[in-house]
Amino acid sequence: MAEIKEKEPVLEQKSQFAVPYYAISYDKFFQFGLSVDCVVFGYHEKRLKVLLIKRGAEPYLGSWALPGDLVYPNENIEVAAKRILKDLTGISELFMEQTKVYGKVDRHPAGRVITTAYYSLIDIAKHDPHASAWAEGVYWVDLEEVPGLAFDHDEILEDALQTLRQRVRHQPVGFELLPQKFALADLQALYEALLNEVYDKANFRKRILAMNLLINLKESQKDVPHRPARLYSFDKKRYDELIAKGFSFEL
Amino acid sequence: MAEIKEKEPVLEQKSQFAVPYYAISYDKFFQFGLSVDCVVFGYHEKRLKVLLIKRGAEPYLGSWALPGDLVYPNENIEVAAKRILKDLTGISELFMEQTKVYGKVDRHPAGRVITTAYYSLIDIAKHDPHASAWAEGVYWVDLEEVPGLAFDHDEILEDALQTLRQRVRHQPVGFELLPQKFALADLQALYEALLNEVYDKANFRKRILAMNLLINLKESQKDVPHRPARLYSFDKKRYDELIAKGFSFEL
DNA sequence: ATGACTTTTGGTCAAAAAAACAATAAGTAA
DNA sequence: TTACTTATTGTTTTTTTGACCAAAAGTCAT
Repeated sequence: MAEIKEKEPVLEQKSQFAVPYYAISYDKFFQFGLSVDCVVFGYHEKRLKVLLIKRGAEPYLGSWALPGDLVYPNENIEVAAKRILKDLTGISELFMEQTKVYGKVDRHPAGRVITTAYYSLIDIAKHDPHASAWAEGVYWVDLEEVPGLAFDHDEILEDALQTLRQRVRHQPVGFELLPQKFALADLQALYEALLNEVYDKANFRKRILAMNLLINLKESQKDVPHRPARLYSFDKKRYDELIAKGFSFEL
Repeated sequence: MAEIKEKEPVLEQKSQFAVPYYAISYDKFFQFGLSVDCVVFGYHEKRLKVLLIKRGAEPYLGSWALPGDLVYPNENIEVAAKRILKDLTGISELFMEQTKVYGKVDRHPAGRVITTAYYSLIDIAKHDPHASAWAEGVYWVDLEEVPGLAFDHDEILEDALQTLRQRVRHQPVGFELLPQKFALADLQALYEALLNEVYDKANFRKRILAMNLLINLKESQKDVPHRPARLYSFDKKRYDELIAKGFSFEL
């Protein structure tokens, strides 16, 4: 390794970490609040939605906002994120991923609160959110119809959406979002909703099948007013493989 | 927008945000410390390095670590990040991007300190880091030779590297990292170092030139013991365009 | 000055992937 | 039986990629 500078004596203007840590001035530096805000995306009937609350308390009483809460001083952040999501949707087993931290000095009227954003993606039909501690009501709002949000939540949502799309392009998604048996058109509708694009049906089919990810169930749709589509299910093994290795989906 | 549940009365177990904010118990929740850790990548002579310090104070005295510092309660996080970087390298005008937050309860012996990681990328030749407040010494360490680091800095570095590579694949990089005039081979060496891959020379050339990003300077290298290469410079206008729109670089 | 050597540069070519689109199949509904 | 709708398969064309060749333009040693 190349040393660029000779070692120099430590300068007089020390940081708080340059003094013995037991001497740190707690009052001065340890006065941040930490919160988590959850961006829960939900998929339902070919549409992408996001879970919002109507705030039942100050500040921003009555405003729309992302569900969030303060983290306890002895609680890990991911734990807090899962706690909040669970309180809200009753479920815990699903992926939650951090996007960014938001820490503007004046972002919260109650003091210096920095917040960590997490996002996840669930099948709306399978979960039943309920108003709780935080909110008067919890609502699934179509992405196209999101109103202005409290705090800096507009920005948080925007960033989370971008991260979600980024992720969806490189990791398969679906197990939790589609029924056990589904048609290729369902999968296509899912991707079209997530990425907000439109694909050619025939080519989409070829691409997906080439991934070797689906099991042909030799079974067809019922009760559709047209030619019924063949049903498929995910090949769990191959699916996990792709999640680990990643893939590219730039149709 | 679809309402999933009727509004319910707010439950008895309220979160701290569900009460008037002036009633928040400050002692209980507002006791986090916030720090920033900087992952400064540097490019020099076809190698990618990272700026590390040798800690001059407890905890982890004598260990290698990423440069970082506490954020002031009235200071924005990005401002803190730039302050730290500036103290360390003397420069301020360059991109710094957040990667993640790290907030494990026990990650810091001095208390509950959560840290935000930022990364950036500079030309080593153009900057001269110096030991300062935080450290006995500051060193450029080749990525292949990074020792074990203090705190959770190994993880932070790993994540930052991944994010850097992700970004480099989708946004052009170069202005700050190459001299005004450079040969295509220089640009190729840069990408090979950043992404740790090897490309075919002829095809690399075609790809890059097709982007319409370079200006042919009608001027050649001097003093090389072989056929001198044509020199190019970036087309500033086109460069900014690509930074805004993004591009794909999956050679 | 000549040939050896090195890297640049321009080009070809085949293989692979993507995109566009045409034709047929399998149902329902009237 | 025909009209209608979506599914499915297949073909064709175009674009992109990857591998590789050979000439070009210098330096260097002899």
